[in-house]
Amino acid sequence: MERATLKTIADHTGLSVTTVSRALKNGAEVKPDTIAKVKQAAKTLGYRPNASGISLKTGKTFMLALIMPVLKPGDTVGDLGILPLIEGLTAGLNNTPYHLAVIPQVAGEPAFAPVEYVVEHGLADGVILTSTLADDDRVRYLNEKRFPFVTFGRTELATPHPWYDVDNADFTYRAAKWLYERGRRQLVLVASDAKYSFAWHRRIGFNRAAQEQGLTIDEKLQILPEGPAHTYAQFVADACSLPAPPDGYICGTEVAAIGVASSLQLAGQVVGKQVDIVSLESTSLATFFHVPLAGFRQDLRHAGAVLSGLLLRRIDGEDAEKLQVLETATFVEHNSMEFTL
Amino acid sequence: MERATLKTIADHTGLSVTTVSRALKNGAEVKPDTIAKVKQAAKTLGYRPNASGISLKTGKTFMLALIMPVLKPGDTVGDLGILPLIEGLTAGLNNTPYHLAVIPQVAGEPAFAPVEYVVEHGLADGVILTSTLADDDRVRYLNEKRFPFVTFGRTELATPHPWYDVDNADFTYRAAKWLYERGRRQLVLVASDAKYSFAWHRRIGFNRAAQEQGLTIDEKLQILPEGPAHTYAQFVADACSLPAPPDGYICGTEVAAIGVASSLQLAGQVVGKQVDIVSLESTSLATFFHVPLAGFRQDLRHAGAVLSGLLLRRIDGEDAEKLQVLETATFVEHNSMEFTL
DNA sequence: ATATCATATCGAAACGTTTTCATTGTTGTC
DNA sequence: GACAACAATGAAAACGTTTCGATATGATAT
Repeated sequence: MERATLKTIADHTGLSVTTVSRALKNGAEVKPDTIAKVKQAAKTLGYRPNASGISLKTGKTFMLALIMPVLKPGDTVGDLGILPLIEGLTAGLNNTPYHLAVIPQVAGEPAFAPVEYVVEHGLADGVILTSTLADDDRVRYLNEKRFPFVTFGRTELATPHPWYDVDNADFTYRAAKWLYERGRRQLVLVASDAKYSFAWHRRIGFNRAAQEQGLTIDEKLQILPEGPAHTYAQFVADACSLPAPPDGYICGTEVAAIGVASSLQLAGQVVGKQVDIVSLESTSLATFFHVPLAGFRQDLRHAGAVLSGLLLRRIDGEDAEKLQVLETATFVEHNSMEFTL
Repeated sequence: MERATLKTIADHTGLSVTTVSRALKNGAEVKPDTIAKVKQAAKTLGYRPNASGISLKTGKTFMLALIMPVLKPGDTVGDLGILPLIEGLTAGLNNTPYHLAVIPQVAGEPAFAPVEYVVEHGLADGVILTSTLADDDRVRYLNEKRFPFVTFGRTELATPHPWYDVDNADFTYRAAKWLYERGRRQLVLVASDAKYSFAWHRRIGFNRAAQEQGLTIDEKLQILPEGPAHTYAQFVADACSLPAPPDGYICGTEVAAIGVASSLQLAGQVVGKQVDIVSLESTSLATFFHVPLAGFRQDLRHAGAVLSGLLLRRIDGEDAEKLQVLETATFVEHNSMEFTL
């Protein structure tokens, strides 16, 4: 038995293909009776619309493309957050005709290439970008081409575009404040490259909190670049011999937090005693490492769902200005010790 | 300027659409001269084949669908391996016309549903399955429908199908042997549900190694189910009061390894001294936790690339029997301490 | 000279939709 | 009883591609 098409239904009901097509989308011009009849026939025949047919006629692909930053082969652990993000993105597409395609953005090669590829090949109806820069090539390009997209993270470009962002300045500000209130003075921010807008915002919040204390940040001693495990051990070891060793760490990821916490342990420092750690977490990974961390929770599954929702609305023609969502991370002083014993 | 089509090129060169179509795929029936001419024209006009058009005519979608197991919302940390797997899958599609779509398989709902969805809607030309069972519904179904697919992990079904697998029995066997050779006697295997074929294989290797030592495994005391962080802490705490407490752990993931190692630390045991841990790792996460682990490295990026390669060959009609790859994990006694200080 | 054949090209149909523009009946109005 | 207005349906073209079955040309064999 061949796959049922509109024609099959038309033959089966004695109607024309036109009417069947209209009936299936509840066309106002077709009699309720016939709509029912057609839908019934479609059901019994097991009709499934042919995506290519629709696509050819309408130009829609019903695909969204996630541009996914990828590690160099053999590199260290990837971004833990991407997985829940993907889950959220697909969850947001549930009960829609849309699907998610994943386009890798290979580190080292221009970030621009995969985006251009999607647009040029008409691979998708919309694009999701992460790791946005303040001045982002890709955003510029997509705006120019009037191609629907949404970014995870803001930019500083004049032309408005849809975005979802977690208030990273707020996170580091509150994290730092929390540490200052506990009497910590020499804070360290574990941070990514400042070219990324989220990393930049984190610095801003970090600096602002320091300023309120009448302190100034020493870039060299108080900003620790995210990196492989040994860089944390190295930093902590070096820091111990300083006149004023760090007594508070703010980590952007749970991996960094574990790296720092473990390094401190090695150096004989007790987290929660001589030193505190606050981390932005997007998984429960840190609970596997039984050390008292204060955490800000970033729900990337939720973020993904919001992102795909925004993109769909953008594809539907909604104004970019109305498609901008800023949320704050929730503070969760989850003391992992509570589970033990 | 509209998008160039075959017709555009035909008009531009004075040839017919037919010839242009054939020329672009180096049809034997068309004169080398004209091929060159057509390709030149295609280039200057910026021609990109229209996927929907091809799709409609040929039935091919040039999409592969990864069925991705997804956590319940708010659940713990996901499978760290999926990210490198996705990277590998896309890497394997480089320089092919194929792309990767991600279809979520929601925990709790029948594993079957998303697979059926892909087949019924003709969403992709092939499917990639993970978390295979010995007797797997999905595999049965796809075989029946003669729909191309490949599994990460073997099944025990009679009809052959393409698969890639890491020899999990070999991993646990070698891990256990290594521990026995270091004088450990009371081993614990941290394991997933035995319904998954990889988990089943791990038990087999674990048991075989014990048998060779003239030992038998006590399921209750020596198999620890993978779970949230506190289950490890609980197990270790309980185990301490046993007459013969465990002195060796075999973990299937780095997350479990960290959970166990951290719990042991809490209980006052020193990893590498009273107790050893061997883990199968697919990321470098464990290096962030400075404890001497012995590791088996599972390269999921590589696995992904192999999987998509196999699937493409399957789609091309190759025999299933020829598309089965078994690899062994490589042992890496990476003593994370080496990085510190 | 005609028949045969290979080579290079083309016309047209087909894939499954959507959509514009008719073509039917059916009602309502004067 | 004529005519407009409306409701319901249909025919056909179009989207971009592939492919079957011509057709035209020239070379070769009879």
